[in-house]
Amino acid sequence: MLVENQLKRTDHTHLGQLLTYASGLQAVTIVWISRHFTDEHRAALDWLNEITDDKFRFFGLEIEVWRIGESGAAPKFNIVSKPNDWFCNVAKGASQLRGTELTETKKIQMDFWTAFNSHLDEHGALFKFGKPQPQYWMNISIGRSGFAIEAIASFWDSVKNSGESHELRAELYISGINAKAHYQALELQREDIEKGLNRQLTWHNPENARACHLYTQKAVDLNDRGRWEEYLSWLATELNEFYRYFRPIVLNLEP
DNA sequence: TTAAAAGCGGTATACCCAGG
DNA sequence: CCTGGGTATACCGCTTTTAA
Repeated sequence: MLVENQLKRTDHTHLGQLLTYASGLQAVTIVWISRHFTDEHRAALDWLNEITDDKFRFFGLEIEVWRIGESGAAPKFNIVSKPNDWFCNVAKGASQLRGTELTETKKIQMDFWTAFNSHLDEHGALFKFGKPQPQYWMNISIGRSGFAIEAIASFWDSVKNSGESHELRAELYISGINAKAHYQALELQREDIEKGLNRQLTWHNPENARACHLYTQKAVDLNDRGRWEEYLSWLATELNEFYRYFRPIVLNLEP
């Protein structure tokens, strides 16, 4: 990064110096500070930003000196030129920054899915598992839009309807425009499905939501990391079974 | 060009805690 | 003890990216 200071108005000499510095470099951020930018120099910076990729970034800053009350003089910078994607990237950077300030819950969720990923690597799985997110669920694609296998590690126990205990769930998640119809088609085969999967399922079809779920659930304590291995193993087994069993059913289901 | 997968962001709701 | 306002998060669905 190069900062060029100029106390007077911008002139060709300084512009020339900037270009000389920049030439031959693979990437550089150049900040040109001056009391006043002439229109042609501002336009020159705009043009440089336009014709170069995001490895070259040119900023033009006009400096003003402010004094508020009896306080000392403070500089104020006005941006007269910047790279086109600057605000975009700043916004992205800010959101990434926010992302690093995770709450305790989100940290645990992140850790859990990361651990789950390693577990799958070690033991193998039928399905692909996505990038760990700081959230209580993870989607696993099953091969048809509107359907997914969902892994859930939640601080909310949906059976007890309280936050006192936590839960793991393996779900077949049905969403999309035909969700209700698909759900009903599956519900007709309920006995066969529970027999084929060798599990009792919870059939969840809330009236005011478009999506439906069928799942198995296990009450756990996510804060007890000593038992995570057991949890990961349970969840992996359930998800593998769900994937293996439901994939052909879902793919063959009528539209 | 399309469907599927992955990722993103908004919203409703439960929870917590301060103040009456 | 009750209320209500702020906050964390569960949940939902949309948008973007990827792959066939």
